[in-house]
Amino acid sequence: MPELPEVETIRRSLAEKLPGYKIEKMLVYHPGSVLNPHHFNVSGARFVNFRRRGKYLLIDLDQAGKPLLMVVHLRMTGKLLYADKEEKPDKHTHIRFYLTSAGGLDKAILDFNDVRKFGRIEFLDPSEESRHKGLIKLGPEPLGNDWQFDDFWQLAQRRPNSYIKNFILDQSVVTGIGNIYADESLFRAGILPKTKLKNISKKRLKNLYSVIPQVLEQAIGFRGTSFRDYVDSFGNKGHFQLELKVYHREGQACRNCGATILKSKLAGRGTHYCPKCQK
DNA sequence: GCCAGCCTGTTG
DNA sequence: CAACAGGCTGGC
Repeated sequence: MPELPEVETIRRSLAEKLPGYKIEKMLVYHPGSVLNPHHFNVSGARFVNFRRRGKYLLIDLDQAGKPLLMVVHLRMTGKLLYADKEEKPDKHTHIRFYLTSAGGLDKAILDFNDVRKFGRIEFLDPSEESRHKGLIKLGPEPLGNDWQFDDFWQLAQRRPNSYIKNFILDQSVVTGIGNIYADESLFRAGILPKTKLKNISKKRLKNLYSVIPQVLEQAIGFRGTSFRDYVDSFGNKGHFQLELKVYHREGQACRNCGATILKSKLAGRGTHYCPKCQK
């Protein structure tokens, strides 16, 4: 479900509310959602800091002076939902954290909810962050200083036969892009998703390089894209679906040229494009 | 590269 | 009923 803009919006919504809150207990309804349930007892851990790396949420905890790291990946339909009073968990609530505020006066709930059960939460010793199997593979943050055209260009030179869409979906090339923002970035760069890298000039790739952070920033401004499941931790939907140029618009008129938006399949993913604006 | 698999729900 | 859905992995 969530790509970089959605995960970032969730991160901000958590960071707004939860620093200082303490986990009183964690209830696990679906053990498969926790990678290492028995390694850590998280009771007494306080939320300190909410970070994001690609589509991962990294939550720094402090347990009586000892740091602990919570790593969350929401995959397709995962959600983290805050509530200030307890409701009965529904059938898709897999983990529930019982929280108390810094002064101990306010109680709150944080639920991990996931219809498809692909999402995962795990706990790490912070020293393991740099060796984490998923995190270690991640390439540059497109909104960070390590997003450099020379690196992007060099990687592209090594994979001349890759399709450009698959290339930007590869989290080791650039982290945080998923199916929506891949299609949207390629539209804005005027490149057909099925173009091979060897057929893209340096100038056009440079254009794509600069368009990617623009699209992501804009989507964060709209608090993400909500089609079916996505909401932030307060249950608020995003609005970037109203701004999409190609994704989920097959059969509709291109907002730029009026041509009919087409949909095909690339690496098993629905792929949307304008046959006139993209070459 | 592609494709199945991991799951459940929704849509055609 | 089959196909598809915002992700990622592992096996050809």
